[in-house]
Amino acid sequence: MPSERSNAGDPARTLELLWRATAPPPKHGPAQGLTLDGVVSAAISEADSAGLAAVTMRRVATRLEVAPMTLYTYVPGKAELLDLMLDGAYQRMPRTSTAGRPWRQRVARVADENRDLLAAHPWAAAISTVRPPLGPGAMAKYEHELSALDGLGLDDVAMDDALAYVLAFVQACARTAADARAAVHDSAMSDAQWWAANAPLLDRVFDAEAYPTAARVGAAAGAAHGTAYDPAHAYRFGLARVLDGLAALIDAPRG
Amino acid sequence: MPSERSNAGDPARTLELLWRATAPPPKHGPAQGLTLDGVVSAAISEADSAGLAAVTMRRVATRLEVAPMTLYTYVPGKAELLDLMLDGAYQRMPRTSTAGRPWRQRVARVADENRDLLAAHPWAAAISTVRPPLGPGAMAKYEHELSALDGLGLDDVAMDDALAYVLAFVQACARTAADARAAVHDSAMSDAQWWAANAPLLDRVFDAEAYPTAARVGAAAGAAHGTAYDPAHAYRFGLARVLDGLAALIDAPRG
DNA sequence: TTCGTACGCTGTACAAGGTACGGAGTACGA
DNA sequence: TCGTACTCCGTACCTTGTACAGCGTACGAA
Repeated sequence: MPSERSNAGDPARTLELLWRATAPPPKHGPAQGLTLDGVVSAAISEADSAGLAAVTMRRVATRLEVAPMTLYTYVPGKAELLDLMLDGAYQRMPRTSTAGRPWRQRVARVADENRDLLAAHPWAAAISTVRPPLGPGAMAKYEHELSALDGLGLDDVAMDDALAYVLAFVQACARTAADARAAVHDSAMSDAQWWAANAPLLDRVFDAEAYPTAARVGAAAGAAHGTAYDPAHAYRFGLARVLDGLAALIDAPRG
Repeated sequence: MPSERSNAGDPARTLELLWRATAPPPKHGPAQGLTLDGVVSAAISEADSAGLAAVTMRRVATRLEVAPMTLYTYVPGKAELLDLMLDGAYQRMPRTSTAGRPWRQRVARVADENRDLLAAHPWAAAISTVRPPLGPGAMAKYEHELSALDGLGLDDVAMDDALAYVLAFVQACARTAADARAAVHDSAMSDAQWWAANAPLLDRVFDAEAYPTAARVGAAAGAAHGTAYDPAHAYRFGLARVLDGLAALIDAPRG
């Protein structure tokens, strides 16, 4: 799997689980030793502390002190578990109203809330939501975020487009930040060390005169961030562009 | 691996391979039956036709009609192969100069070139380039794209920021488009079918009155795109916002 | 001509992952 | 006192990257 995807399981079963529309407890057999929420929480804890790649059925089971196959009593498979994790994270997001504030503050607030979510749960950024989990968390989130764009003169389709645009920006930032952290971790090399390992070798093959702009700008950018990728800087720069881009849509005279 | 990453191998060995700064051919033993370029091309073909997940050492080897382990004579490991694939794709991008054109056309051209690259090689969008392949392809690409932002009054650091911003946007679009295609393929369900499978069940649990904006906007957006995710629309909408966002940086009076 | 050596190629093996299958044990209704 | 419907889980299969060791080849030296 190049990228994990939400809603990859059976739609009917997934919706039932998301909304906890579970069948009444069975009449026969021993009582269950765990709960669905317990399983989901364990998976989220595992992902928070060790990353999405660490969310394996075996590791989640170990965390709950049961055998791997036991989890399949609670969840049809890993795909559904991912949906439950994501909707659970959405559900726990704080949602403070910004009614009455200028639109830039409202949209920036939406972006920041999502940045905070993905900072607390970096694994969530790695999950593609082309087919979002249609659970209570996602619904509440969508409603809340749309309300920040309501009443600005955008039609309904443009509201959806604009929100998707903002969220895609934040997710892209979070993914890059997570990738940068993973690169440092996996290679056991900081960005500076990595650059130091490459620079002398690169000098031997790279012709700075053939690529003058690249040499100049690369050096300047490297110096500005201390040869390290700076996620916070990318977010600040990008969010300002995103808001200015939306301004042309929102503040422009229409008619 | 939640996401593949470029430059995950040994920096020195990777640079040697990228720049084809290979040691002279050995004096002893049988001649090699394949070439590095042949291996890289086979891997790219495999990725183009079956996706990044299909690029396994075994499948690439099968395509070349050799045993899996044979590839390790040409490439230290899969991480280095990914770098070679990516730099190879960069190398083959067309680079037409847009000197003299208005800056919006020039930047849009950069975005379109990258969209075309990622349309031809969707797997490239799935590879994180926080630590880019430092090969001839990446260098030529960086020089070319920076030149589109040169002479607009941006300082060097802002040029790098702006380019990264544009490229991140295009990559995010391409990833989402690829994820949407993969969702249709894997689930054997079109977006419309998937929605049809969810709608009746969702009606039973979703309270439209509790989420009025979500219900209204969701319906409008769904109707506008025929309940299908539309990557081309997202790209058009987003690129317009990106350019307007940069305009505030470039066209604004500075002093 | 005959090796020694260095090298290309490959068969086997291991660990980690999701999960199908079927068996052991448990508790309620009849 | 069962039959039945559960929960839980041991085992097993398939796939992946790649370490390791063995086999065969071809050049330089003797």
